[in-house]
Amino acid sequence: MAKSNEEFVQHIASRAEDFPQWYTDVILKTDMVDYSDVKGCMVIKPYGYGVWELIQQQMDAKFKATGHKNAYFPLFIPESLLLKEAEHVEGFAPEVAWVTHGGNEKLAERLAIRPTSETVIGSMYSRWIQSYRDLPVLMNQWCNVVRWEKSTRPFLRTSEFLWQEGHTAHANFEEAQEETMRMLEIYREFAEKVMAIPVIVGRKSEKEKFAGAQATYTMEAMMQDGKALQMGTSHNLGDNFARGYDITYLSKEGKLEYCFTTSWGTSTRMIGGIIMVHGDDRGLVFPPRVAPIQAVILPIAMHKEGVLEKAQELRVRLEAAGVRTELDDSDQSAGWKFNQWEMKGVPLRIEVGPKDIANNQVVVVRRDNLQKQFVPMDGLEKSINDLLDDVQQGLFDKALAMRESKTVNATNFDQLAEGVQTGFVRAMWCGERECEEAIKAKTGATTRCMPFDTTHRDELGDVCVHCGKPAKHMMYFAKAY
RNA sequence: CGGGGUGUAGCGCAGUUCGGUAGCGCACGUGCUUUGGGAGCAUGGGGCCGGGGGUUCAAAUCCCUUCACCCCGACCA
Repeated sequence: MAKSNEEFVQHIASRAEDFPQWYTDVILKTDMVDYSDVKGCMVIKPYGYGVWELIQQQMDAKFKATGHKNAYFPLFIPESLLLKEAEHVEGFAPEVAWVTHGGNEKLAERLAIRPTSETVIGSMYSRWIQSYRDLPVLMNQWCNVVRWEKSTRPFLRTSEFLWQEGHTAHANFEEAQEETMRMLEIYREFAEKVMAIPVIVGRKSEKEKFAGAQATYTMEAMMQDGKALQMGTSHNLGDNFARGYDITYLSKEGKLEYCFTTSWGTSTRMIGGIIMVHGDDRGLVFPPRVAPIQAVILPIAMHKEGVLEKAQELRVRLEAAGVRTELDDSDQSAGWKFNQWEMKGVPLRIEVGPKDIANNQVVVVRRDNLQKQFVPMDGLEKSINDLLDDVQQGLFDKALAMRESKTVNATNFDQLAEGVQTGFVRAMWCGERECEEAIKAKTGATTRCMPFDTTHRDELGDVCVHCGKPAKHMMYFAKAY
């Protein structure tokens, strides 16, 4: 029955040869997503949605712990409402989808389908906030938004996507700034601890910042093909939206003041990041904390007496110990199952066969390094949980090493141009938009962020990597998704 | 929106040059043997050949037209 590995059908493209093709193959063949009949919209299948649910649960707990409450605001935004913040409208206008008819009747005023909700929420905050006693207002909503994109790719850029958007209102700029940073830090911790993705946090350039924001902060991750992915943003909106939507309060001194607002968001794009950072040529690799299935039990020689029963017993034990466990008792060959579950990225595979039962042990294989080990059935719960923690940490370390190997310093333009072909480039920058645009035109790379962590600053000199004028900022450059 | 490509079974494709019974692989159903790295044999089901119009005795195939999707660019979480 056993064929050599060479004869096995190649199910997925190699990452090294064609990363985009590998990405598409993997997500389609592992029941993550499907293409829908509407261009640019994806269908998230249960396995893919399971990842999103785990993200939601864990992130939402962080929001609650910092005093935020969930709410829901309308999908439709009247055009007049959208128009109140000039910069914002200008930024989003090219990608807004409009509703022009209700039934057979043309609407007197067309309705935008929210590309983001600052406007609707701002108009409500305007009604709700009267006094300094009402502040701060800390809300979040989990919802879908629509941006009419010209080119799309599942998870990374879809016309409709799921996200969370936090919106807060504060009495002054400083409090808004604190909130902006607090949420960015929650995102950073989430990325690194839960998704096992190391990120660079910092501030966006004026060109790249959110339309209507005073300052945009971001976390940027490096993918295996050398392109950067923005995984989350946090904006200090200053009093821009408060002025546009008339969000005011009476201060303790009885003066009418504008609020200062923030917004912050992360989306299903993060799932694309998880796939592109951790995946390998065998398929997906999920960090345990976002793995819909953390351990799969494969009964070997199922027809033999006691095997299936033992497998079922182990599943009950592991589930009771909080491990998301699947028992694959399907009528497939063992080899097929091995490959299938590896492709789906399940962190641990547990094999139970007659030999194991005789020895009171199981065979456990880690997805991250494919190491095989015998584990006693006694105390299996703890062993598995410990192994899951190991895999979680191992994946982070591996991803960090990958990113570091793709990050270089540049003190002149040639080094920058070369470095951005394969990853991040740290360099000094004058802060001028013309320079930023010229670099993009010449290299295809954009400014990703001005990092808070200025390690390596001393190695970068003091002049702009492009124009040679005195530098103002340390900047990460990269090609981006 | 520019440039390139593809539409034939659930999926991947051949057939189109030169019109003549709708094919292959995988998947799926059934039976038996298998099960520690993608099983074997037997047997079976499944098609408005993207849509519309033409030419012809006859169209997956030729002509006209339309629609959809994919890839590469420009724009974007």
